[in-house]
Formats: sequence, C-alpha cells, structure tokens
Amino acid sequence: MKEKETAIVPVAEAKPKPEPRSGDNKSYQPQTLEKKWQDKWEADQLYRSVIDTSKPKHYALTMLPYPSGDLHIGHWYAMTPSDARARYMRMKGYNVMFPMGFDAFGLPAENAAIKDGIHPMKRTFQNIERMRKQMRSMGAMFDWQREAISADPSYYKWTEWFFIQLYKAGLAYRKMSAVDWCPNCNTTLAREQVWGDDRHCERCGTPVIKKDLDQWFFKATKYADELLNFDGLDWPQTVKTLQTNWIDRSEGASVIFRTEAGNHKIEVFTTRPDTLWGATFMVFSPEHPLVEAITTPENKQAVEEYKVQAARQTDIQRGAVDKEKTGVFTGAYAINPVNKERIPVWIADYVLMSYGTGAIMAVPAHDERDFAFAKKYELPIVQVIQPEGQEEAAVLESAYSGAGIMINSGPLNGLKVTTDKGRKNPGIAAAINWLEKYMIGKESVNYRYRDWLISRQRYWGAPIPMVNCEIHGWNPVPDDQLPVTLPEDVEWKPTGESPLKLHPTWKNTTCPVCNGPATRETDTMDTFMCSSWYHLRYLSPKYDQGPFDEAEYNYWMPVDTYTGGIEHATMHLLYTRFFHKALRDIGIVEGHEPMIQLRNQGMVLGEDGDKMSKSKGNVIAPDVLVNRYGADTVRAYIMFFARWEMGAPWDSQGIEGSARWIKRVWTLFTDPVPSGAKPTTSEVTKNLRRKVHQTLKRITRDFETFEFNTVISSLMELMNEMYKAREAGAAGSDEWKEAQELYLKMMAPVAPHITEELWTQLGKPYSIHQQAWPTVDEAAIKEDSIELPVQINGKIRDRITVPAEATEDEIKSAALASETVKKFLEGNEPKKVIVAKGRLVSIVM
RNA sequence: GCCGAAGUGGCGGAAUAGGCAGACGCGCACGACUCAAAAUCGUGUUCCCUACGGGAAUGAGGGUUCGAUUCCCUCCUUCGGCACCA
Repeated sequence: MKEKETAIVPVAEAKPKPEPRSGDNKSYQPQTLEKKWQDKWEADQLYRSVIDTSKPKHYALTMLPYPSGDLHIGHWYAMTPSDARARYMRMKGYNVMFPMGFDAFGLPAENAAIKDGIHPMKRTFQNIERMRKQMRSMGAMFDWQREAISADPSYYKWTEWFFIQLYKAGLAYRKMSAVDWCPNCNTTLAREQVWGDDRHCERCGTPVIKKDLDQWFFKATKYADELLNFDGLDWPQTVKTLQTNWIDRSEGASVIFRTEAGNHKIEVFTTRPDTLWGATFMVFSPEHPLVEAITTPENKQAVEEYKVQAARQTDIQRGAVDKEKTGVFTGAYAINPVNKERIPVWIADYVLMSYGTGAIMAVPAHDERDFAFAKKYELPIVQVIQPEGQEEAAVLESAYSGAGIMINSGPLNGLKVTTDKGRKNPGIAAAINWLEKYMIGKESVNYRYRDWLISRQRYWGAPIPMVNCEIHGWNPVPDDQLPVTLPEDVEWKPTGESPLKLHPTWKNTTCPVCNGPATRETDTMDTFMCSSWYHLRYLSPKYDQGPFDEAEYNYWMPVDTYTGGIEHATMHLLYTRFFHKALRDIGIVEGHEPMIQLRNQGMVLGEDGDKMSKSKGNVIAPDVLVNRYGADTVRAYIMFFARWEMGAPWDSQGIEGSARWIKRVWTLFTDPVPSGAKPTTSEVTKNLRRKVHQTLKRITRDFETFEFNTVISSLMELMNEMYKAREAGAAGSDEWKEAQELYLKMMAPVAPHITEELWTQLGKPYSIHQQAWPTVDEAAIKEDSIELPVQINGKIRDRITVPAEATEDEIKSAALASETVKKFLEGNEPKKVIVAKGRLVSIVM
C-alpha cells in the first residue's frame, strides 16, 4: 500500500515479462577490488588527519582492543559502524580523526608466558602485527600514523609520569588494607573488577579471596560528587545510571558516641539521624580496631572466637542476605549522646568494615537488620517514629521504616518524618541541626565508591615509578630517569609475587633524595591506568616532550563521539573520567569531561544464542567471512542484522541477504541498460527523484542517531526502486544520473570499497570519500496527491486519493462522498469527522 | 529486595509528533532459466474463518482517546547492574 504512493513504476504499467538479468556477477570480485583501493588509500594517505583550522573538527574514538591475537567478529561489530559514522561525519564537512591502537599490557600474555616461556613483549607485538593486518581488511578510515601502543616504552614512560603527577598532587597513596585477590591471576584487583554474586574475577571468572597487602591507591573518591554530575554529556542513560548506582551516594549524619569505660570515641554514619533516640545498642564490625580495647576480660574469649570465625568466612558467606544474624557482646557499653542512655556494644559480621566507619548505631525499631538482631539477642526495642494514625506505640512486629511523627525523642518529639532522604526530610534536618548545635555530630555524605586500587603483582604492566629508601621512605623516580623500563630477563612463575620482585638486580636502585641504596616498587599498574589516557596519546604518539602535543590537544580534544561496550560502564568509563578530572586539577588538561558523546554497541552472540567462546565452538571468524564475501558485505551485514545498541545472535544465512544486496548494486551500476526498456516518462523520473531524496533524508537522520540497520534497509529499498525505474526507461535521464551519484555517496560510509570503484567507473573524481554529503531537496520530496485511509469507528474501510494541498474541508467532503463510506453510514449523519492531515480520516458514527 | 533495559510473524527487525502494524532482510513455498543443480530472476508468505469478504493480533489485563506498538496504571517473562551499604 505504501508502495502505491512511492512506487516509481505505476502499478498498471508494470512490465509483464521482466528482462532476465545477468546474475552471476562474475565481474564483482571484492577480494581484488578491496585490496586495490586499500592500497591506494594508504599510498595517498587518504585518512591522514591533520590539524586544519578551516574546518570543524570531529574526534571519533572507538575503544581500543587488547591484542589477543585474532580479530573477533565483536571487534568488527564495534569498529565498522563507528567507522561508517566517522566517514559520514567526514562527508558532512568535519575534519575527522579516527585513530586506533592497542591496550597491550595485561595478564593473558604473561599467563601464556608462564606456560610456554614466550616473552609477553614478543607475543604481544606479534599479535599486534597480525591484528593490524586484519584490521586493514575492514577498510576503515583509521589514521595509522596516530597508532599508540600502551606497552611501548615511549607510551608507558608517560603512564609512569602521570602516576608521579597524581602522587605529587596528593592523589596517590599507599595503604595496607584487605584487598581482593584473584588466586588464578595471582594479583590484586580493583573492586570494579570483581563481579557477580560469587565475587569472581572479571577476567578469568575465579572467585576472589581477601588479602592484607600494602598497595597503591588513587583518591578517586575525592571526585565522587563530581563524577555524579553528567551535565553536558550526551551519554546513554543506562551508563549514567550504572555509574550513579556504583558510586551510590547516601546522605545522612556522622555522630560521635563514646564508650562508658575509657571514653573511646566511636564515629558512626547513619542515614537516619532522626531515629537516634531509638538507638538501643551499637554493633561493630569484627575487624573494627577498637574491639580489642573495649572488650571486657570475661567476654574476651567469645569475642576472639567470633572474630576468627568471621575472618574464616568468605565475603560471599558473610554477604548472604538471608543468613541468620550472629554476633557477640563485647561486655562494653557506650553512651547514646542524645539521651545519655547506656547501650551495649556488640560485634556482628553484618556490619562491614568496608562501608562507613565499620560501626553502627542500631535502631531496631526502624531498621530491619537491627530488628532481627535485637529479637534474636533480646535487646531493647524503642519506637521513635509513630506512623500517622497509630494511637499508641504498639508492640512492633517488624521494623517500621515509613513516615510518621517523632516520639520518645526528647526535644524533637512531635516533628514530622517523611520518606525523603537527607535534609529534604524535616525530621532528619531537625536532627542534624540539633546534632550540630550540641557538637555531637554533623551532616555527612557516604559513598559506596572506593578509591582505585592500582597495584598489580605482575610483570606485564607499566612499572609504578616509586623508590623506597629506609631513611626517606617512598619517593618518585626523577623525571630524567623515566621510563622505568621492564627488564627482559625474568623468570615466569605463578608465585603471587611480581616477577620483578624475584629479579636479582632490577629492584636495586638509589634513593632520589640521598643517593643511598634503595629499592624500586616491584608492582605494576592496573592496565586501566594505561587506557585512561590513550585518547591523549593518539593526539601525538611520537611526541617526547610530554604525554601529548598541546597544539594537537587544543585542536582535537575533547573526544566528540566515543563508542564501545557497556561492560566498561563502571570500569574504564569511570576511571577515564576520574583521570581527566585529576589531570584538570593538576593543570595538564582542560575541560571537565574527556568524552562528550558516548554510544554503546551491543554484543554479537553465537548462532546458538550463547556468548561466543572457543570452548563452546560458536565463534564466528571475520577473516573467513571477508575471504568469502568481501569486507563491504561483512560491514553491511554487521550494520544491518541487529539494532546496533542491542546486538543479536549471528545468523550465517542472513549474511547472504547483504551479499545479494552488494552484488545487486554492482549489477545495477555495471550492467548495460535492459534492451526492452521503454522510453521514460516524467512521472517515472519524478517518482525516482522523490524516492532518492526521501531516502537521503531518512539516511541522514539515521546516521545522526546511530541507526545503521535502517540506513541499510533504506538503501535496499531505493535499489529496488531503481531497478524498477530502470525497467521503466529512466536510465539515461538526469534524474537517473543524480540517483546513481547520490546512491553511491549514501552507501560510501557503509561500503567504502565498492562505492569507490563504482564512483570511478562513473567517471567521477577520486575519491568518493572526499565528497560532500548531499543535501535534501525538500521540494522533490513533496507528493502531488496523497492516499488517505478512511476509518469508520476505528476500522479502515476505504482509501481516498486527494491532492496534497487539499484543505481539511475538501478532505472531509471527499471522504464522505466515497461510496464505501456511504454504505457504512447507511444514511446516518456521522457524529464526528476527524481529519489528520496527511495521515487519515476518522469518522465516528 | 532495589535500580535499569527489553518483550512486535518461523527468525533478525521496521513503524517522524498518538494516525495505514509487520518496511527491509533471512527462511519457506511456488514459478522462470537449466538435462539437472547451484547461482540468478519473478510471485507469494502474521494468524483464524464456509476466503466474495470478514474477524483477531505488537508479553497479559485495565485506563485515557475518534484512534495506542507509541501515553498512564497493575501484572508476567527475559536480560543487565547493585545488594546485611547502616
């Protein structure tokens, strides 16, 4: 039906016997054709991006790969639509930079070395060589002169330098703490790298354990509030939500309690200071440093036993939500500072040392966990919030966390409490004011977000450029000694210590302060440190006066469009934002955010719908597809077969459709005009031109919004119409020539090789990729007459054809004049006639 | 439990601003070409009905509206994140 409006060939005139077409397409040989153009583009440096102040710049960035050895279909899925978008932006008139590099440090190469002894450096650079070649087969517009490799000393020199800048700015510190340790990777992990209910390693899936270690941290929490601010960022809401939940800001108050004996200060954080008068006991985490000091002699044994038992349990066991609460009385009492009540101090493993202060005030009447604990150990429960409508304090069946009126709360009795958080809640606001007035507490904010643990007990990473001297402690390696390079002669052993520590001489050095003997830090940095600034290294990968050339920075930054997987929402994407803000405060970069627009692609699954993995044998190899179909077909299929941000299972048969499309485009442009074609009519050419410009409008919009699948389907539709128009004799007309030209331009970002070839064959000037994106001729899109469906009581009963310029009244009378409508009306007057201009007519009886 | 995303033919998916559901493609069926097959080309392809025509249908149920895949409410399913977070 829609075809009736847009068909180039009026239905009545459709040819009865279409000319058979030469379908073998022997002349389309992507393997030679693609190679030819790739070589030419490279020789001509067609994709070299240099500063050009006469044009607006566009920094398009796609997440750099780890050099695992083979390009995966997932890489194609991430990179080729990003490439198509970058190409589109280039045709739109932007000076586009689209760089590529390698996140080359990391565990897999070192783990492989432990197995076969091949040095990670050697393996990594061999892999890079191979992947670079595979990437070239995509025909992407990567500017290889901007390539950066994080494992290259000329790169990691600056990773080390950045560490020192953060250290000097007070943003890097060393701390002994219980950290997550992967027993398989033999290293510590940042909290973000521990996933799932069983708390497994993000890389290898092994459940992590806790270890007490001296480690380097970055003060990411200093930026917690700023990281929650996404102003000016065009990022997917899901990513912003994931980061917000990860940081998990909670507003409340910190309150100082004191022990009855010894007057020890105990700070607690609470989101419900309005319930302070109901705090009837305190609970410490078993690891809390004060536990030993306050425990009375008669409770000592029980407390020690409980601590041992808690320590033996894993985080998973401790974290099981439905686990029955356990705990032990320390024998000590604290004084509730608001009402001077004497309250017992317990230890229990439901209080975690890693959140807040490791100690809580327990308000059993209004907190479910405290309630369960109080019931079990028969501790007093005092209600301090009375629900609206409740007459007197009844015996509570469960903790009440809703709104109400404050009772049993001394000076604050009668105040209203809502379910709002923080100061928005009048009860909480009053409680905070009261605490601050009597100097026993203050408004406070807590985060789940932790400082970034960057130490890794591995060889294959950027060395942490710090030196430890017995007299002068930790000091950074002087700038003129950077980079601290990795020694080549190391032994590969899975010891849980960095191979650098086991190297006989590497760690020995001199103290930068006194020149006396000192030792190097033997841990290396988390590879996320390397990838936090790679977008800056692309600016000037060979620059040696600093991490980047400022002229390049000033022109290209910030990144305009960043594409990559959503799995990095709380890892790389958060690290790189923190890193940028830290550098900004140090004065190295400008602006508040490194990447303005972010778009996430989904995942390509195996044909069985499962995640692709070698062990499942469902991996799709892009090289095989490129050999068989050519890169243009693979690119087209990748953009066509799923919504990009969603992803979908691979379908090996589906790619045939894209292959057919590419071949049919080839045939359309290279076959002689069919002999049986009639002379054309102005109706045919006008309809063709309309379809061309409608398609251009649609495709332009879709490139803007990253809807690549409909870019392809629109191109397929237009091609089908062009075949029909050609049958109807349109070939040779000016409209046909325009259609050919626009078709190739629109298709160029998707299929760069075939379009370049056909463009050249049309006799157009090289290169199609330097052509301007066409503009829509709105006048050409306008229809002369339109067909409107006529609804009667919501059901479509007829269609009327009216001039496009018809007024509402004209449309109305045309609809009512229709025989079918008259039949349905049966002589009655319609109650109502609604004309939705250009859409339909709705008659209500 | 909390937060978020998504449910449309056999399949992937289309549907500017609330206005013709199923574009485009895969698959399938039939036909043309062929000795035959592949390739290619053409036609058809949501489901149901005594098929002229009619009815139902966008996870389920309800609401708003002349009109809902689209807006609102309740629920179900799948996926992702967080989770004894004080």
